[in-house]
Amino acid sequence: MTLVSVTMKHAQTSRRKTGRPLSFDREEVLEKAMLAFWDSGYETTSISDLTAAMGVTAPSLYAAFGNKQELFLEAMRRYAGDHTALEQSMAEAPTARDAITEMLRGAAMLYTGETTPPGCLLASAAATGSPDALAVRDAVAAERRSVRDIILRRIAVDITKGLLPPDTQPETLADLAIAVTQGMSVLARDGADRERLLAVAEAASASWGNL
Amino acid sequence: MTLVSVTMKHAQTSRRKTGRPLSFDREEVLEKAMLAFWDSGYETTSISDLTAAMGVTAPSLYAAFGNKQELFLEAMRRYAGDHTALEQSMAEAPTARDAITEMLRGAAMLYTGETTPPGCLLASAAATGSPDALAVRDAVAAERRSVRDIILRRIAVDITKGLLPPDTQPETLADLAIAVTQGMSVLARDGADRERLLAVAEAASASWGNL
DNA sequence: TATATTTCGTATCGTTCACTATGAATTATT
DNA sequence: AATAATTCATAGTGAACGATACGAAATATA
Repeated sequence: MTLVSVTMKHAQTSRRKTGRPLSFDREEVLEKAMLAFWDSGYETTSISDLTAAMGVTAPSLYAAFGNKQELFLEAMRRYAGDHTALEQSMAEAPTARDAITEMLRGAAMLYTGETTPPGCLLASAAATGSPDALAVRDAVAAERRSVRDIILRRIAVDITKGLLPPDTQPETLADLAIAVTQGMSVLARDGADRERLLAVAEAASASWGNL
Repeated sequence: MTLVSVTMKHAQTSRRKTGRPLSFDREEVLEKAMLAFWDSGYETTSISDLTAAMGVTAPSLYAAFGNKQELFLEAMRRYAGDHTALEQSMAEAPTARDAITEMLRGAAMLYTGETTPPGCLLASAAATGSPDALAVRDAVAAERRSVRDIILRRIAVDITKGLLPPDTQPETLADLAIAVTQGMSVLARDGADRERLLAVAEAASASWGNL
């Protein structure tokens, strides 16, 4: 736990609210909602499914998170986490290729976790859907695009450094990296184990040799 | 009664049925259902959406296709087509690498068609869902696995021919090919145009150089 | 203790879901 | 023309959907 979060927690507990206290840990039930969406998707996970998974009644869910869409967006942000962390780890890698290889390995691990659903929430939860859920799909797409932009910038750094040939197409390589990660999610959903996904990550990384 | 009509009746191949004739072309409305599922997914496309897209009332839909699941499965089979066609075109390619490159190019074209929804039906329509739709997800997964098996066998051919090194991992390369195609579907959904997807296809193919 | 405030569980709300009962309409056969 | 067979459009079915109204319960403050 970071220093900031500790400070925040103390500040929160010191300023007590009047009225009946919450009977559940908000972060805890949000985590369970995230897992439910991760497993079953946005539109295809009902409020009934969510209340069952979270151990919270519907009125409590709405009081704490607003509505289904806001709950999903918050769960997605929790899943995607802080992108500065990804950006920093990629910046620390010696080369863009190493950075992307490491990202692919991380995806292989994440998509085959023993305590989490298979695949990637960003790939699975809102691949398609009704017009009503367009805003959610756009938000998920924006999250993917954000990751792509980080990859893009990291590749650009290596080009300016001369570590990659000047005719390198950073957009195409970033697209390919995103495609491989999202495709690995499909493989995980189809039952591919960690070993298979890691092998795919290595194979995709090997491709960079002649680019 | 002529001899011909008697023969046809007994052979169950009579062209004219008794009773009121169908007011729609079955293949035509199936195509429209396929496009609806392609665009909006299996569970997230309602019967009401389907009847509107197909121009057919609900009772007609059920009379012609059974139920929603059977309609989807038939639409998916229409989408995926006959796999012997894919197998043959891959067999005719000079190398497995050429075959897969051509498959990736074909996917790039298919996922960015001007008269069809973006992306791949197999990737988008049932990425996740409720327990009720498990059978549909399994069917879609089986379709993907079928394509993977075709790639797998094509690679194996080149290994036995000596066109690929004997330590080549056909499973990993097949997984990677599937991952790239399914990932390209996500890119298409996010707005990537044909040029970008074709560039990804070429970049993924280039990877084979050092494997 | 009395009051204000907030969350609790119960019991719904109106709408949409996948699906169908019913009888009129349309055809081939007799 | 009469009959049998099939599809048509209308109008629903019960169940599940996302979301809430409401009063009891639990806390802080006066």
